[in-house]
Amino acid sequence: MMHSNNPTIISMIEDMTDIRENVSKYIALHDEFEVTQTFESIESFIHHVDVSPKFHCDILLLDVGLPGKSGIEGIPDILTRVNGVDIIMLTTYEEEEVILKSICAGACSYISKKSSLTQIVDAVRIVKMGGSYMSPSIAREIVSYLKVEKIAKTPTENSLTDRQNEILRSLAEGKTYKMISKELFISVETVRTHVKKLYKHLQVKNKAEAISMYLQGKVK
Amino acid sequence: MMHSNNPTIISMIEDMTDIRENVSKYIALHDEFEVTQTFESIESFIHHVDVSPKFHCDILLLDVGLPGKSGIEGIPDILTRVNGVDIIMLTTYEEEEVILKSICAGACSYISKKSSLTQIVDAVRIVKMGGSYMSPSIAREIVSYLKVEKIAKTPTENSLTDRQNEILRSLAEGKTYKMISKELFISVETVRTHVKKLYKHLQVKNKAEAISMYLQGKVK
DNA sequence: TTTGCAATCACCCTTTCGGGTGATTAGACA
DNA sequence: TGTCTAATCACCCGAAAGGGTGATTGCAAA
Repeated sequence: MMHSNNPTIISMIEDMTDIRENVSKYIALHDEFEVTQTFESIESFIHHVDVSPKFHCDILLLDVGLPGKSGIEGIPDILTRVNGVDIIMLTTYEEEEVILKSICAGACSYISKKSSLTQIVDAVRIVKMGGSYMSPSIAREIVSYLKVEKIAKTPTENSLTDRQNEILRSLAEGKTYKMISKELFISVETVRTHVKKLYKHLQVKNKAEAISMYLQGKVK
Repeated sequence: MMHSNNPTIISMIEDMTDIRENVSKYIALHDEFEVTQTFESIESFIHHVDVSPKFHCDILLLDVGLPGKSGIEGIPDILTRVNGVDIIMLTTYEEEEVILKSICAGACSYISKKSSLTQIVDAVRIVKMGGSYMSPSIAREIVSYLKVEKIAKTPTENSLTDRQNEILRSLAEGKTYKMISKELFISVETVRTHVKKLYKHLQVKNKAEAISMYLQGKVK
């Protein structure tokens, strides 16, 4: 309607008036973007969305330190209401923990308010293209997080043999002993033997506990 | 010994001779780095480390597509042997799945072999400073991964009733129907009924699959 | 008010698990 | 060479799980 090739609709929740207006106006200078509306709190945003069924935005710039409900707390509410929105967090400092929480909550990127306006637009562009802006230190933070999640090396020396691991993996996929025996070309009895042994190694007494350990990365 | 302020020790595992030599020689041109030794396979690296107790490196450049044991498969072996090493994966293409797996396995960064030598050195420097080099597309990939892990919003509307959730949680803890029935002061038959219904909601056919969905955050 | 559904319980029957015991073979290691 | 262990297989037996059908109660929404 306004632009020939659908501009990306941007919205913003930020309580500091000057930042809200400066950033939104600067972004609006670019033809590829259209800043429809800005808000000063999660509550006012949510209210507006709830009374405007047709509301939509592609990218939402969201301040972390909002009065009332914080930006992070608001993410779930926003995601359930605005379909397909990409959230970029606006941070005052590069607070690593906050950013990690935001990302886990569903934000897809973040940018410091101290960044230049051109940098902010660059970040928005990256998100528009399906990417995610991330500084080296935050990237490392996230990488470490994934590592801790998955590995947790030799905590209680829960290492299984290759065969036992293979079978445990299959158990976690919901396969019965019979199915596993056919896949591995061995007898059901053999599968049972492996299962019994791996239960002893893991000090569990049934499939459910073994799968829980496996999926929580507490094995091998 | 060679440098006044401890150069960062770099090592490398790469089967392509030209890449191995070009990259290592270029890195070695910088005083801040010292490339001690390079290898052409995980096996030769592991062997060398095992027979040289004093071996150490700060940063290891690791090729993903190695003959024999792949780079990703080798990560756990490397991490258990070389204390505090930071692994940078060398990829031919920016294969998102591979990179994600590498990071979960314990790599802290990656860089395309097609990058310029200066870019590679930049990436190494970022890692040396405790950061992690990450392209926007990979960053987004990782962000999505974290999101799916934790949230998994209404993808197929896998929401259970409170009672069903309560029982599913108990199943994941390895409890039998009998135990659950006693804890909740209901009949075993009732527990069975709830289990049957939640299986249908989750479209699974046994405890193992239900627990897997639950632990992977794909429920509720 | 009727319809819908969550929660409760029961009975039938088959399959799957889990524990125990014991045996063979092949490779690793001392 | 003897020992050890992983991997393979077998049989017994009771407990647990899973599928189906059917029933009652009570609450909430249409």
